[in-house]
Amino acid sequence: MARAGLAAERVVRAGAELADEIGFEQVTPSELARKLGIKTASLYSHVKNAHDLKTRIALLALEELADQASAAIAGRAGRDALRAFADTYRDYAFQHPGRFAAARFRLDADTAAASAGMRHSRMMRAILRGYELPELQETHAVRLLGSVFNGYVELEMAGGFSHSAPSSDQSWTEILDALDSLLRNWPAPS
Amino acid sequence: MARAGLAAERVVRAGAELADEIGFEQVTPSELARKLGIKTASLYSHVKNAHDLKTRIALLALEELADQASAAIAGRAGRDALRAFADTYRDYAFQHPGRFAAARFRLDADTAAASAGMRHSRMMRAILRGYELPELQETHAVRLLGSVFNGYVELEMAGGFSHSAPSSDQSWTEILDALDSLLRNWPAPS
DNA sequence: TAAGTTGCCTAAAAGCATTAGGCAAACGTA
DNA sequence: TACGTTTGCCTAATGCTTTTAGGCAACTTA
Repeated sequence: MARAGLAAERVVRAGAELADEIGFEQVTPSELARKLGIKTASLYSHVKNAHDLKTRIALLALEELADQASAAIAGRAGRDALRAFADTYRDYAFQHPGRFAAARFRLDADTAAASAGMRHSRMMRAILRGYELPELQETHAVRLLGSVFNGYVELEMAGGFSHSAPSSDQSWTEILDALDSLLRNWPAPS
Repeated sequence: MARAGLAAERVVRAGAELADEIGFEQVTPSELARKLGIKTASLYSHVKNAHDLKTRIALLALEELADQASAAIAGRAGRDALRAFADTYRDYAFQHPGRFAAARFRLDADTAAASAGMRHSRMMRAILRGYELPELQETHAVRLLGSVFNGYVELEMAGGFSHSAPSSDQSWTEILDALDSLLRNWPAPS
Protein backbone atom coordinates (compact mmCIF):
# COMPACT_ATOMS: atom_id res chain seq x y z
CA MET A 1 0.00 0.00 0.00
CA ALA A 2 1.30 3.45 -0.85
CA ARG A 3 1.90 4.89 2.58
CA ALA A 4 -0.31 7.72 3.75
CA GLY A 5 1.60 10.90 4.43
CA LEU A 6 4.01 10.38 1.62
CA ALA A 7 1.73 12.01 -0.90
CA ALA A 8 0.84 14.73 1.58
CA GLU A 9 4.50 15.58 1.87
CA ARG A 10 4.85 15.86 -1.88
CA VAL A 11 1.89 18.21 -1.89
CA VAL A 12 3.41 20.40 0.81
CA ARG A 13 6.73 20.49 -0.99
CA ALA A 14 4.96 21.63 -4.14
CA GLY A 15 3.23 24.25 -2.00
CA ALA A 16 6.60 25.54 -0.84
CA GLU A 17 7.82 25.81 -4.42
CA LEU A 18 4.65 27.60 -5.35
CA ALA A 19 5.18 30.02 -2.50
CA ASP A 20 8.60 30.92 -3.87
CA GLU A 21 7.08 31.44 -7.28
CA ILE A 22 4.02 33.53 -6.48
CA GLY A 23 4.38 34.49 -2.82
CA PHE A 24 3.24 32.71 0.31
CA GLU A 25 0.09 34.79 0.66
CA GLN A 26 -1.02 33.69 -2.77
CA VAL A 27 -0.69 29.99 -2.05
CA THR A 28 -4.24 28.62 -2.00
CA PRO A 29 -5.72 25.19 -2.52
CA SER A 30 -7.00 26.13 -5.95
CA GLU A 31 -3.69 27.60 -7.07
CA LEU A 32 -1.75 24.61 -5.80
CA ALA A 33 -4.16 22.17 -7.44
CA ARG A 34 -3.62 24.03 -10.69
CA LYS A 35 0.13 23.66 -10.33
CA LEU A 36 -0.24 19.94 -9.62
CA GLY A 37 -2.64 19.41 -12.48
CA ILE A 38 -5.40 18.00 -10.31
CA LYS A 39 -8.84 19.22 -9.25
CA THR A 40 -8.97 21.48 -6.24
CA ALA A 41 -11.23 19.14 -4.32
CA SER A 42 -8.67 16.36 -4.65
CA LEU A 43 -6.21 18.29 -2.50
CA TYR A 44 -8.46 17.82 0.46
CA SER A 45 -7.43 14.18 0.83
CA HIS A 46 -3.90 15.38 1.62
CA VAL A 47 -4.53 18.56 3.51
CA LYS A 48 -7.31 19.52 5.93
CA ASN A 49 -7.95 23.00 4.61
CA ALA A 50 -6.25 26.15 3.41
CA HIS A 51 -4.92 27.02 6.86
CA ASP A 52 -3.55 23.54 7.35
CA LEU A 53 -1.75 23.78 4.03
CA LYS A 54 -0.07 27.02 5.03
CA THR A 55 0.85 25.65 8.42
CA ARG A 56 2.57 22.64 6.87
CA ILE A 57 4.52 24.81 4.46
CA ALA A 58 5.56 26.95 7.42
CA LEU A 59 6.80 23.92 9.33
CA LEU A 60 8.74 22.74 6.32
CA ALA A 61 10.41 26.12 5.91
CA LEU A 62 11.23 26.38 9.59
CA GLU A 63 12.95 23.02 9.50
CA GLU A 64 14.85 23.73 6.31
CA LEU A 65 16.06 27.01 7.73
CA ALA A 66 17.13 25.38 10.97
CA ASP A 67 19.06 22.73 9.05
CA GLN A 68 20.93 25.31 7.03
CA ALA A 69 21.67 27.50 10.03
CA SER A 70 22.87 24.54 12.00
CA ALA A 71 25.26 23.56 9.22
CA ALA A 72 26.45 27.15 8.91
CA ILE A 73 27.46 27.64 12.53
CA ALA A 74 29.07 24.24 12.98
CA GLY A 75 32.69 24.73 13.95
CA ARG A 76 32.39 28.49 14.33
CA ALA A 77 32.18 30.72 17.37
CA GLY A 78 31.77 34.34 18.35
CA ARG A 79 31.65 36.85 15.56
CA ASP A 80 32.08 34.22 12.87
CA ALA A 81 29.17 32.19 14.15
CA LEU A 82 27.00 35.26 14.47
CA ARG A 83 27.78 36.28 10.95
CA ALA A 84 27.24 32.81 9.53
CA PHE A 85 23.94 32.42 11.30
CA ALA A 86 22.66 35.80 10.25
CA ASP A 87 23.77 35.33 6.66
CA THR A 88 21.96 32.03 6.51
CA TYR A 89 18.72 33.80 7.34
CA ARG A 90 19.24 36.54 4.86
CA ASP A 91 20.39 34.26 2.07
CA TYR A 92 17.53 31.89 2.63
CA ALA A 93 15.08 34.77 2.47
CA PHE A 94 16.42 35.85 -0.90
CA GLN A 95 16.69 32.38 -2.36
CA HIS A 96 13.30 31.31 -1.04
CA PRO A 97 11.18 34.37 -0.40
CA GLY A 98 7.95 32.40 -0.27
CA ARG A 99 9.31 29.82 2.15
CA PHE A 100 10.82 32.56 4.28
CA ALA A 101 7.47 34.30 4.49
CA ALA A 102 5.99 30.93 5.40
CA ALA A 103 8.48 30.60 8.25
CA ARG A 104 6.96 33.77 9.67
CA PHE A 105 3.42 32.48 9.44
CA ARG A 106 1.73 32.74 12.81
CA LEU A 107 1.36 29.24 14.18
CA ASP A 108 -0.94 28.48 17.08
CA ALA A 109 0.88 27.87 20.35
CA ASP A 110 0.86 24.05 20.26
CA THR A 111 2.07 23.81 16.69
CA ALA A 112 4.75 26.39 17.34
CA ALA A 113 5.97 24.49 20.38
CA ALA A 114 6.36 21.33 18.29
CA SER A 115 8.03 23.17 15.41
CA ALA A 116 11.67 23.72 14.60
CA GLY A 117 11.29 27.19 16.08
CA MET A 118 12.86 25.86 19.24
CA ARG A 119 15.96 24.76 17.37
CA HIS A 120 16.37 28.34 16.23
CA SER A 121 16.48 29.80 19.71
CA ARG A 122 18.75 27.00 20.91
CA MET A 123 21.18 27.85 18.14
CA MET A 124 21.15 31.52 19.07
CA ARG A 125 21.90 30.63 22.65
CA ALA A 126 24.76 28.46 21.46
CA ILE A 127 26.22 31.39 19.61
CA LEU A 128 25.78 33.67 22.59
CA ARG A 129 27.66 31.29 24.82
CA GLY A 130 30.78 32.58 23.11
CA TYR A 131 30.05 36.03 24.49
CA GLU A 132 29.73 35.01 28.12
CA LEU A 133 26.75 37.11 29.04
CA PRO A 134 24.98 36.58 32.38
CA GLU A 135 22.02 34.25 31.85
CA LEU A 136 19.32 36.90 32.14
CA GLN A 137 21.06 39.15 29.66
CA GLU A 138 21.42 36.20 27.37
CA THR A 139 17.67 35.95 27.02
CA HIS A 140 17.42 39.63 26.24
CA ALA A 141 20.15 39.19 23.69
CA VAL A 142 18.38 36.25 22.04
CA ARG A 143 15.32 38.39 21.68
CA LEU A 144 17.31 41.28 20.29
CA LEU A 145 19.03 39.11 17.70
CA GLY A 146 15.77 37.50 16.64
CA SER A 147 14.20 40.93 16.27
CA VAL A 148 17.06 42.31 14.22
CA PHE A 149 17.35 39.37 11.86
CA ASN A 150 13.64 39.12 11.23
CA GLY A 151 13.12 42.85 11.12
CA TYR A 152 16.05 43.65 8.85
CA VAL A 153 15.29 41.00 6.30
CA GLU A 154 11.64 41.94 6.23
CA LEU A 155 12.36 45.61 5.67
CA GLU A 156 14.96 44.80 3.07
CA MET A 157 12.65 42.49 1.16
CA ALA A 158 9.91 45.08 1.28
CA GLY A 159 12.31 47.30 -0.63
CA GLY A 160 12.91 49.65 2.28
CA PHE A 161 16.63 50.04 1.63
CA SER A 162 16.77 49.62 -2.10
CA HIS A 163 16.95 53.10 -3.55
CA SER A 164 19.35 54.78 -1.20
CA ALA A 165 23.01 54.66 -0.34
CA PRO A 166 24.75 52.98 1.37
CA SER A 167 23.94 49.55 -0.01
CA SER A 168 21.97 47.12 2.05
CA ASP A 169 24.93 44.72 2.04
CA GLN A 170 27.04 47.38 3.68
CA SER A 171 24.46 48.11 6.35
CA TRP A 172 24.10 44.43 7.05
CA THR A 173 27.81 43.98 7.62
CA GLU A 174 28.03 47.11 9.69
CA ILE A 175 25.04 46.13 11.80
CA LEU A 176 26.42 42.67 12.48
CA ASP A 177 29.69 44.23 13.58
CA ALA A 178 27.77 46.58 15.81
CA LEU A 179 25.84 43.72 17.35
CA ASP A 180 29.05 41.78 17.92
CA SER A 181 30.50 44.80 19.63
CA LEU A 182 27.37 45.27 21.69
CA LEU A 183 27.40 41.66 22.83
CA ARG A 184 30.96 42.05 24.01
CA ASN A 185 30.06 45.23 25.90
CA TRP A 186 26.52 44.61 27.07
CA PRO A 187 25.61 47.34 29.58
CA ALA A 188 24.92 46.46 33.20
CA PRO A 189 21.20 46.00 33.96
CA SER A 190 19.47 49.22 34.96
CA MET B 1 -23.02 68.75 -2.98
CA ALA B 2 -21.64 66.36 -0.40
CA ARG B 3 -17.96 66.40 -1.16
CA ALA B 4 -16.44 63.32 -2.70
CA GLY B 5 -13.73 61.78 -0.59
CA LEU B 6 -15.41 62.59 2.67
CA ALA B 7 -17.43 59.41 2.62
CA ALA B 8 -14.44 57.43 1.40
CA GLU B 9 -12.53 58.57 4.44
CA ARG B 10 -15.28 57.43 6.76
CA VAL B 11 -15.18 54.06 5.06
CA VAL B 12 -11.43 53.75 5.50
CA ARG B 13 -11.68 54.75 9.13
CA ALA B 14 -14.28 52.04 9.66
CA GLY B 15 -11.91 49.67 7.93
CA ALA B 16 -9.19 50.56 10.41
CA GLU B 17 -11.52 49.89 13.32
CA LEU B 18 -12.50 46.60 11.76
CA ALA B 19 -8.85 45.68 11.40
CA ASP B 20 -8.35 46.18 15.13
CA GLU B 21 -11.37 44.03 15.82
CA ILE B 22 -10.76 41.05 13.55
CA GLY B 23 -7.22 41.50 12.22
CA PHE B 24 -5.95 43.33 9.18
CA GLU B 25 -5.73 40.18 7.06
CA GLN B 26 -9.42 39.57 7.62
CA VAL B 27 -10.51 43.00 6.43
CA THR B 28 -12.33 42.42 3.15
CA PRO B 29 -14.91 44.40 1.22
CA SER B 30 -17.69 42.05 2.25
CA GLU B 31 -16.75 42.10 5.92
CA LEU B 32 -16.49 45.87 5.96
CA ALA B 33 -19.80 46.25 4.16
CA ARG B 34 -21.37 44.05 6.82
CA LYS B 35 -19.96 46.28 9.54
CA LEU B 36 -21.28 49.37 7.80
CA GLY B 37 -24.69 47.84 7.18
CA ILE B 38 -24.54 48.28 3.43
CA LYS B 39 -24.29 45.91 0.49
CA THR B 40 -20.82 44.82 -0.55
CA ALA B 41 -21.19 46.24 -4.04
CA SER B 42 -21.91 49.68 -2.57
CA LEU B 43 -18.39 49.87 -1.17
CA TYR B 44 -17.03 50.04 -4.66
CA SER B 45 -18.11 53.65 -5.05
CA HIS B 46 -15.69 54.58 -2.28
CA VAL B 47 -12.83 52.19 -2.86
CA LYS B 48 -11.40 50.78 -6.05
CA ASN B 49 -11.01 47.21 -4.88
CA ALA B 50 -9.86 45.07 -1.97
CA HIS B 51 -6.21 46.00 -2.44
CA ASP B 52 -7.02 49.69 -2.59
CA LEU B 53 -8.96 49.38 0.64
CA LYS B 54 -6.02 47.80 2.42
CA THR B 55 -3.63 50.37 1.01
CA ARG B 56 -5.75 53.22 2.33
CA ILE B 57 -5.96 51.69 5.77
CA ALA B 58 -2.19 51.27 5.71
CA LEU B 59 -1.69 54.93 4.84
CA LEU B 60 -4.03 55.98 7.64
CA ALA B 61 -2.14 53.86 10.17
CA LEU B 62 1.23 55.12 8.99
CA GLU B 63 0.10 58.70 9.45
CA GLU B 64 -1.47 58.10 12.85
CA LEU B 65 1.67 56.40 14.03
CA ALA B 66 3.87 59.19 12.75
CA ASP B 67 1.68 61.76 14.53
CA GLN B 68 1.94 59.95 17.83
CA ALA B 69 5.66 59.36 17.52
CA SER B 70 6.24 62.97 16.62
CA ALA B 71 4.34 64.12 19.69
CA ALA B 72 6.23 61.66 21.85
CA ILE B 73 9.72 62.78 20.92
CA ALA B 74 8.96 66.50 21.00
CA GLY B 75 11.23 68.12 23.57
CA ARG B 76 13.25 64.99 24.21
CA ALA B 77 16.72 63.95 23.13
CA GLY B 78 19.12 61.05 23.36
CA ARG B 79 18.06 58.10 25.43
CA ASP B 80 14.75 59.69 26.39
CA ALA B 81 13.81 60.34 22.81
CA LEU B 82 14.82 56.84 21.78
CA ARG B 83 12.74 55.34 24.54
CA ALA B 84 9.72 57.53 23.81
CA PHE B 85 9.83 56.78 20.13
CA ALA B 86 10.20 53.05 20.63
CA ASP B 87 7.44 52.94 23.23
CA THR B 88 5.11 54.74 20.88
CA TYR B 89 5.55 51.97 18.36
CA ARG B 90 5.03 49.22 20.84
CA ASP B 91 2.06 50.84 22.55
CA TYR B 92 0.41 51.58 19.26
CA ALA B 93 0.84 47.97 18.21
CA PHE B 94 -0.91 46.75 21.34
CA GLN B 95 -3.67 49.30 21.30
CA HIS B 96 -4.28 48.95 17.57
CA PRO B 97 -3.01 45.57 16.42
CA GLY B 98 -4.94 45.70 13.17
CA ARG B 99 -3.78 49.18 12.28
CA PHE B 100 -0.22 48.25 13.18
CA ALA B 101 -0.37 45.26 10.89
CA ALA B 102 -1.76 47.60 8.26
CA ALA B 103 1.22 49.91 8.69
CA ARG B 104 3.40 46.98 7.65
CA PHE B 105 1.37 46.28 4.54
CA ARG B 106 3.63 46.22 1.52
CA LEU B 107 2.92 49.35 -0.51
CA ASP B 108 4.10 49.72 -4.07
CA ALA B 109 7.07 52.03 -4.46
CA ASP B 110 5.16 55.15 -5.54
CA THR B 111 2.57 54.90 -2.81
CA ALA B 112 5.26 54.25 -0.23
CA ALA B 113 7.20 57.30 -1.36
CA ALA B 114 4.14 59.48 -0.87
CA SER B 115 3.28 57.93 2.48
CA ALA B 116 4.12 58.99 5.99
CA GLY B 117 6.87 56.37 5.93
CA MET B 118 9.31 59.15 5.18
CA ARG B 119 8.33 61.00 8.33
CA HIS B 120 9.29 57.91 10.29
CA SER B 121 12.83 57.78 9.00
CA ARG B 122 13.23 61.52 9.39
CA MET B 123 12.22 61.20 13.03
CA MET B 124 14.72 58.44 13.60
CA ARG B 125 17.44 60.56 12.09
CA ALA B 126 16.41 63.40 14.37
CA ILE B 127 16.83 61.16 17.36
CA LEU B 128 20.18 59.92 16.14
CA ARG B 129 21.46 63.43 15.79
CA GLY B 130 21.75 63.39 19.57
CA TYR B 131 24.29 60.60 19.30
CA GLU B 132 26.59 62.34 16.87
CA LEU B 133 27.36 59.43 14.60
CA PRO B 134 29.20 59.97 11.32
CA GLU B 135 26.66 60.31 8.53
CA LEU B 136 27.26 56.91 6.99
CA GLN B 137 26.92 55.17 10.31
CA GLU B 138 23.76 57.12 10.92
CA THR B 139 22.09 55.41 7.99
CA HIS B 140 23.16 52.02 9.27
CA ALA B 141 21.81 52.95 12.67
CA VAL B 142 18.46 54.04 11.23
CA ARG B 143 18.16 50.69 9.56
CA LEU B 144 19.11 48.88 12.73
CA LEU B 145 16.57 50.73 14.82
CA GLY B 146 13.83 50.17 12.26
CA SER B 147 14.65 46.50 12.20
CA VAL B 148 14.64 46.12 15.96
CA PHE B 149 11.41 48.01 16.55
CA ASN B 150 9.52 46.22 13.82
CA GLY B 151 11.07 42.88 14.55
CA TYR B 152 10.61 42.97 18.29
CA VAL B 153 7.00 44.05 18.22
CA GLU B 154 6.16 41.49 15.59
CA LEU B 155 7.75 38.65 17.53
CA GLU B 156 6.14 39.82 20.72
CA MET B 157 2.69 40.04 19.18
CA ALA B 158 3.12 36.61 17.63
CA GLY B 159 3.47 35.38 21.20
CA GLY B 160 7.15 34.58 20.88
CA PHE B 161 8.06 35.87 24.34
CA SER B 162 4.91 35.19 26.27
CA HIS B 163 5.51 31.98 28.16
CA SER B 164 9.01 32.46 29.36
CA ALA B 165 10.91 34.57 31.85
CA PRO B 166 12.03 37.29 31.87
CA SER B 167 9.00 39.32 30.91
CA SER B 168 8.82 40.99 27.57
CA ASP B 169 8.67 44.39 29.28
CA GLN B 170 11.98 43.71 30.91
CA SER B 171 13.61 42.62 27.66
CA TRP B 172 12.27 45.71 25.94
CA THR B 173 13.78 48.03 28.51
CA GLU B 174 17.03 46.16 28.51
CA ILE B 175 17.24 46.13 24.74
CA LEU B 176 16.59 49.86 24.50
CA ASP B 177 19.34 50.48 27.02
CA ALA B 178 21.62 48.25 25.03
CA LEU B 179 20.82 50.14 21.83
CA ASP B 180 21.44 53.44 23.56
CA SER B 181 24.78 52.17 24.74
CA LEU B 182 25.60 50.86 21.27
CA LEU B 183 24.78 54.20 19.67
CA ARG B 184 27.15 55.93 22.03
CA ASN B 185 29.89 53.43 21.26
CA TRP B 186 29.34 52.57 17.64
CA PRO B 187 32.35 50.60 16.41
CA ALA B 188 34.61 52.05 13.73
CA PRO B 189 33.72 50.86 10.21
CA SER B 190 35.54 47.67 9.23
C1' DT C 1 -6.82 -13.57 -6.35
C1' DA C 2 -9.57 -11.01 -2.63
C1' DA C 3 -9.68 -6.98 0.42
C1' DG C 4 -8.44 -2.71 1.53
C1' DT C 5 -6.33 1.62 0.68
C1' DT C 6 -5.21 5.55 -2.12
C1' DG C 7 -5.61 9.18 -5.14
C1' DC C 8 -8.12 11.00 -8.00
C1' DC C 9 -12.82 12.34 -9.84
C1' DT C 10 -17.75 14.81 -10.27
C1' DA C 11 -21.37 17.38 -8.05
C1' DA C 12 -23.00 20.82 -5.23
C1' DA C 13 -23.44 24.46 -1.55
C1' DA C 14 -22.02 28.69 0.17
C1' DG C 15 -19.40 32.74 0.03
C1' DC C 16 -16.36 36.41 -2.06
C1' DA C 17 -14.79 40.21 -5.45
C1' DT C 18 -16.10 42.82 -9.00
C1' DT C 19 -18.85 45.16 -12.86
C1' DA C 20 -23.03 47.27 -14.76
C1' DG C 21 -26.95 49.80 -14.60
C1' DG C 22 -30.52 52.18 -11.95
C1' DC C 23 -32.88 55.29 -8.60
C1' DA C 24 -33.88 58.60 -4.92
C1' DA C 25 -32.32 62.14 -2.15
C1' DA C 26 -29.24 66.08 -1.35
C1' DC C 27 -27.04 69.96 -3.26
C1' DG C 28 -25.57 74.23 -5.61
C1' DT C 29 -27.26 77.37 -8.90
C1' DA C 30 -29.91 80.23 -11.73
C1' DT D 1 -38.00 77.80 -6.23
C1' DA D 2 -37.16 74.70 -10.03
C1' DC D 3 -33.14 72.14 -12.51
C1' DG D 4 -29.48 69.48 -13.49
C1' DT D 5 -25.70 67.15 -11.14
C1' DT D 6 -23.60 64.43 -7.87
C1' DT D 7 -23.76 61.04 -4.34
C1' DG D 8 -24.60 56.95 -2.06
C1' DC D 9 -26.90 53.42 -2.06
C1' DC D 10 -29.43 49.49 -4.46
C1' DT D 11 -30.32 44.91 -7.42
C1' DA D 12 -28.58 41.62 -10.66
C1' DA D 13 -25.21 38.88 -12.61
C1' DT D 14 -20.53 36.65 -13.51
C1' DG D 15 -16.92 33.99 -12.33
C1' DC D 16 -14.11 32.99 -9.15
C1' DT D 17 -12.99 30.46 -4.29
C1' DT D 18 -13.26 26.98 -0.26
C1' DT D 19 -15.13 22.99 1.42
C1' DT D 20 -18.06 18.55 1.93
C1' DA D 21 -19.90 14.21 0.11
C1' DG D 22 -19.90 10.27 -2.43
C1' DG D 23 -17.90 7.32 -6.10
C1' DC D 24 -14.55 4.63 -8.87
C1' DA D 25 -10.34 2.65 -10.79
C1' DA D 26 -5.71 1.23 -9.76
C1' DC D 27 -2.46 -0.46 -6.87
C1' DT D 28 -0.67 -2.98 -2.58
C1' DT D 29 -0.41 -6.67 0.30
C1' DA D 30 -1.58 -11.06 2.16
